[in-house]
Amino acid sequence: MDKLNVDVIAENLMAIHPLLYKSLTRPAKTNSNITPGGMFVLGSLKRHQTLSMSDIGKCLSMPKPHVTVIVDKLIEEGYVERSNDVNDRRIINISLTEKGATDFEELKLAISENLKEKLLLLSSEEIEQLSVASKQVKDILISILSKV
Amino acid sequence: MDKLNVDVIAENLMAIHPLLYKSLTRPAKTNSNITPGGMFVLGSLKRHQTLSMSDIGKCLSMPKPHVTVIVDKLIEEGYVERSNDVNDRRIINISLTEKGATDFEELKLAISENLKEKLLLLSSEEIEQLSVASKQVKDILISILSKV
DNA sequence: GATAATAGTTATACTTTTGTAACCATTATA
DNA sequence: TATAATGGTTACAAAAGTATAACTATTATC
Repeated sequence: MDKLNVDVIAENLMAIHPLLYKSLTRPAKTNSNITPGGMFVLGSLKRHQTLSMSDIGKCLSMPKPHVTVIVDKLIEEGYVERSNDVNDRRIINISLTEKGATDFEELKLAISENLKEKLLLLSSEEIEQLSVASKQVKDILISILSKV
Repeated sequence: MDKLNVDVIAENLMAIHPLLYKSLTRPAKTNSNITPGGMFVLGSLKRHQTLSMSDIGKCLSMPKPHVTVIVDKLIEEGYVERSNDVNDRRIINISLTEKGATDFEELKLAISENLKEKLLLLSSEEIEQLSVASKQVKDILISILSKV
């Protein structure tokens, strides 16, 4: 192999990125009103159940003030809720509400539907392959890039 | 398998997306001044050599006015250049300049360096696996999501 | 107990992205 | 040739993301 694997990986990820960017941030309209940043936060909460404001920021490499803005909006919409930490009263923990979980699931479904149209162009072997490969990429990237 | 493959894929991609978003759009500082949108455009041009304004828009699901804004800035920085189409005088073709190609390569290298730090945590088997899997994901997604 | 560090918010300014409508030039269609 | 369609720009407005500084409250450290 000419190039180092790492460079190949970087190149592949940089090609994947814009494709996901458009396909996943502006999906089919649902009745939910979730911004890309909001989606990221909800996704993190989905995986971790509860996160402090700081943890969300670390998780998504977001400055804390931005986290505040996004969470404020998510609270306004009823998707997440604040609760004070028992041990450290500085900390505010954020968790999904039932509505948040439901609407996020609905959004994922809408995205999935959106994708499904495109995936129909593939053979079932390719779909299987994409299913496996995307899981591998996901797991490895989470292990090294997810900061929480 | 409980869930349909397509839903699994959607879930995986939605987990991959925010990780890439932060790792790839705000990489190590280089002396280039390239916005995320600009990176997308340069990446498209890298793969296709030359694209019309409309094609760029289709490629990236961007409204045409936004393409104009981004390309204007890229021209200002000397990264791309306009040329009139020979057959259809409405069409303006955009292509990378030498500087654009160089600086984009440099940017990719910076991102690659950035990633390399994290990838050091992985075994060589995992790196190999990520290399293969990311290529599979890339190729399949390009085949169904890339509109040009 | 004084001081430093941490968690979170508020305020502010700026850049980027998104969306739409109106417009001109060119090409295709009837 | 009149009309419609296409490619691109201009102008405008609004939403979202980015970045930093200043501030309060709480906890940790000395």
